[in-house]
Amino acid sequence: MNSGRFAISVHILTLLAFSGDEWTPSEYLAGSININPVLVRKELSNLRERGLVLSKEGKSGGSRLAKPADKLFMSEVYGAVKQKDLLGKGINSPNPDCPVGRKINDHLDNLYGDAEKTLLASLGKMSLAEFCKKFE
Amino acid sequence: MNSGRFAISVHILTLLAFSGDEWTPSEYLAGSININPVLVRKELSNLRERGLVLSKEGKSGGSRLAKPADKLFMSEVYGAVKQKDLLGKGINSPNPDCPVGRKINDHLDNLYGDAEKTLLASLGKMSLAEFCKKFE
DNA sequence: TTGTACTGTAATAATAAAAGTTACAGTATG
DNA sequence: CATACTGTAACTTTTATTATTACAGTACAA
Repeated sequence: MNSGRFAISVHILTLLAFSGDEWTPSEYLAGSININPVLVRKELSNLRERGLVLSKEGKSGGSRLAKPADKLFMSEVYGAVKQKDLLGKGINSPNPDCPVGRKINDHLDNLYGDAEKTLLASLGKMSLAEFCKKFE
Repeated sequence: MNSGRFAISVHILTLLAFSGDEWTPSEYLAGSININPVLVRKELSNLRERGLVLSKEGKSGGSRLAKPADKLFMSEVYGAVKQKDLLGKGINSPNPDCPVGRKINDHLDNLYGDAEKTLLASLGKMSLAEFCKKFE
């Protein structure tokens, strides 16, 4: 997975959760996270594809949650930002003449798959609403 | 965590497990993984610090497992290569004037900590010996 | 006692990935 | 039609990873 994207997405969603049904502009989000608004918009674009947020263009536009915060789970955020395998890539081009090299990536994939299932189960226990409560 | 290091370490340990009490040179390991021997030696150096392998210098030297493969668990390998947080860094410099920005990193840390505990529990179920059986 | 086959590690270069920036077209509101 | 937004492409900068070179140190074995 990509280093800071999970954190940025959670931060965005937390702010949107606190904004309720207001349309929050990306400049505002960028100000709290302290990163470039374009990065925020890229992340919003990704969250939108995953059905986690809605955006509205034009004046007085912005973004808001696409569903109530108690129906939105950290496992969904993980799924939205995940690109790489949890534990990193496998071996780039293992030696096919070696019995271990030949099969290592398949076995690593299984291991990673199992680990990820466990992780998703753990993240699935925390809703955005619950996460937001911690700020009170 | 660092992208391919977990895979490289598991690959190394698997090869060493198959070599039993032979001292295996890093050139041989590098050949199966198909990476530079210096990288292998760096990884070995790290695994050695963690007490997972032993190395012997000089002619007919090399490395071997520091303990039986059925006493060595994937959670130890994870611990050995882990540098970054599982889900990436927190937010670099969140805005301290925003109630969310001010506390987001603490709350993310907790979330990451819980997720990691779960992951370690999952990886702790797989011993190196068990992993090696898959190659037979 | 010397050549050889290793390890260990520093320094550096090459490559790739992530983050930040600029620029600008498009859209809704008032 | 001016304004305040989004959306996205293109580019630059920064940082992380991977690879390479170089060489000192160690143990074995003839």
